[in-house]
Amino acid sequence: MDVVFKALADPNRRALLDQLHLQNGQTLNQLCRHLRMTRQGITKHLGLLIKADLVVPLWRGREKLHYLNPAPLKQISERWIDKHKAACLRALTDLTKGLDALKPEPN
Amino acid sequence: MDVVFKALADPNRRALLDQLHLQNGQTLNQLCRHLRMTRQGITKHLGLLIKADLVVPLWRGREKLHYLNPAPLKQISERWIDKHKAACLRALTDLTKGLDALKPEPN
DNA sequence: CAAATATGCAACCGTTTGGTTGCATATCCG
DNA sequence: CGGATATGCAACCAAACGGTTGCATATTTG
Repeated sequence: MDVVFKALADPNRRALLDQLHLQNGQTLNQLCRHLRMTRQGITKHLGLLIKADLVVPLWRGREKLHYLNPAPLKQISERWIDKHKAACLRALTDLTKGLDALKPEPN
Repeated sequence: MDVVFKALADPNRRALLDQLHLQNGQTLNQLCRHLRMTRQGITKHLGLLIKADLVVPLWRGREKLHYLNPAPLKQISERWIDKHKAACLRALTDLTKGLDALKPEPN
């Protein structure tokens, strides 16, 4: 789970995901065309995405195809975001309660 | 949006969010009890969370109360995760198509 | 086979990050 | 007022990060 958050932390890696979202199964060289960076740099980023299981590589001959894997994002959404989203109303009421606590200033 | 992803990238900061999720509106000192780190270190982390608007500070006297703000998480969920989740089925079919493309090995 | 193509691996380097220590400031309370 | 409490701010440091360069390896193709 930590690797997923870390993988998502970099804008270039998110751009790579977006690029794959646009066209799935691109090779390394294809992905290189959309990002101004060395191939080796992109390889590193893809390495993290793969380690986070957000991208699944698939070798065909000398080419490495890259496919999205939405599962980790789904997990984050379910186990993390929804949990916090559920607290939305509570958080708001807490905040206003906090403001109330501020205004009267007891003592 | 980038600041939110970056803020979520650190386990200690996620722990702080969890802690606030457990009890909203805690002061800095309260939060310090749950994390083995210097107060100043936690202040830094809270600073990032606040800059990402994931946490809203509220001063009451000399105390600084911290409240969750689930809005940025909701945005990420909507503009990012749902978008990629929608591609779930497509991604799977793409992957299997990729596997098919691999097996026959044309030429 | 040889050249070209697609990729991997490792070393290196400047910048950011995570955390500490030290000290200053503001508020509460006797 | 003066001490205790709650927090802020800045300097500093090691480790991680983002990116590059250089070279090695494997596959395709003429």
